[in-house]
Amino acid sequence: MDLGVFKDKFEEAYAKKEFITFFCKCKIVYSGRAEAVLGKGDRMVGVKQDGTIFVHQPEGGNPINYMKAGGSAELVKHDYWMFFKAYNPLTKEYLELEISRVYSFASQRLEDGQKQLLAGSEADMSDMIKQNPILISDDFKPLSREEHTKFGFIDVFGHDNKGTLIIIECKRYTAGLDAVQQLRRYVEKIKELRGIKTVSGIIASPKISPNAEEMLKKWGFTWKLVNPPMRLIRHNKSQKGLDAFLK
Amino acid sequence: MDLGVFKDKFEEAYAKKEFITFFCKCKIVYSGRAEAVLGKGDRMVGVKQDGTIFVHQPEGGNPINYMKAGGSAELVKHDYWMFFKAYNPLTKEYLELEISRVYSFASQRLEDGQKQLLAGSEADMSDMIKQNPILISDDFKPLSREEHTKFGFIDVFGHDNKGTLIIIECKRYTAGLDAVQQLRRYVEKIKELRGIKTVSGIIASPKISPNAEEMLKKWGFTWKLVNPPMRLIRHNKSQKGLDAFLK
DNA sequence: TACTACATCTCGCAT
DNA sequence: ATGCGAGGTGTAGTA
Repeated sequence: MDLGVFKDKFEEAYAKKEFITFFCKCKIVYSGRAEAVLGKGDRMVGVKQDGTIFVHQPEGGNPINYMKAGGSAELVKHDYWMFFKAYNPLTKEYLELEISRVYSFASQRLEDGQKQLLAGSEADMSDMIKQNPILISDDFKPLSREEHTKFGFIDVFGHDNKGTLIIIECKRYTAGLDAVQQLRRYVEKIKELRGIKTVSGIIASPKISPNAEEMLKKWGFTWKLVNPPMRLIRHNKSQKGLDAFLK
Repeated sequence: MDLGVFKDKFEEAYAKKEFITFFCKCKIVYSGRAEAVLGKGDRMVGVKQDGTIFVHQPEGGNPINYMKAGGSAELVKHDYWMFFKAYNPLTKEYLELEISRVYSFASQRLEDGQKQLLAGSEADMSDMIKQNPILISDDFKPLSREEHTKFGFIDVFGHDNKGTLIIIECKRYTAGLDAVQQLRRYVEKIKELRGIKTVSGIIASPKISPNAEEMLKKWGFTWKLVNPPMRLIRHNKSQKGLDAFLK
């Protein structure tokens, strides 16, 4: 595509705040939280309606370059190439594409007021445990969940029938060393603040790494196998198409 | 765009392993590590040459849905709408778009053998400290960096002129509680393994949060202000255009 | 493959 | 604004 034509199309779409995508050959320079350069190659560029920018290489999951909303972008044409320059004054980040070819351009104004509904998060997990304390033990009595306290964010908090306080840290996946240390921090802090000596710490997760389990035992904590709940779809009979696919 | 035409274009491009992008109106269902639904709205869909899929809403930094490479995608046409179905057998994830309109379609075979060169990572920071130990103190003698040992991954390891071992944990941004606990873990482990009582722990970062600093002092560690190095561009005189922009 | 820690992480929430 | 923790985190490096 002729670079002049591309420039006109881009500027019109950008002014109308359309979602812009194009394929091009370019070199890239980024400067901001880090600094990066990428040699000449083919990429797909997206400029969203809020100014978000992302650049994808032909393979790989994540964009190789990106910028958050809040900046501005412009094209500067030279004889046989063109610069795409973006600057975000909030984050003080700069992104520059030296474009030598444009293969195609598309833009569209998108309307979307929807938000994603999600099941299976750690919050759902702590909710499930509070609703079904038997998942932890016969005598676990939950008191609160998802509690933001000054000593930290505790997933589930409760006690057993002897009155011993129990702190539960949930992980959707394998619990690692970081999870054990997080739990340790909460337990130590609550002991300190309440002036008590025995507080139980429990990790609830589908898995725990060997090193994490070793550290857990060393600190007198315990692990309980709990899987995150994913009821949104499988328990919704109207989604039979999906169930069939997953069968 | 007519859905039949879209289907033909998509299938041809998909067979040729081109990078595909299109704008459409759709509902979305995801099932895999979690489960999610998203009501009808306009989105931009990308299918990369390795099978990576991403779906963007008109605003926001991250794709609202995505799938890693390794799966397959197909279109199933009905009378007035169409399903885009993707399944990844490796991750057992399923993504389904119920498409009611397609606004535009583009595809392109992209060639790109480049890899990004990046400066300013934590690895660069530990490297800088090893090269310039004065950044930590007058008598710091680095022995190794980025070392994977059985007691953990230690950013910089060394000793002072009295022979006291020093462990340095680098953070390229504000050090938080997690960083202090990470350091604490390494220090405790090395004390235990070597049977020594005094090991110094240092956090090197541009900033430290108040709580983290409090915990740091409590454990007898120290903080040293160090900024991550970003020499790739600023120290490269040939990039004067960028320097001018950033001035 | 599993485990560990980094990331231009991003994002939301609470202070 | 900053701190803190979750994320469908992803990704790289190592054992």
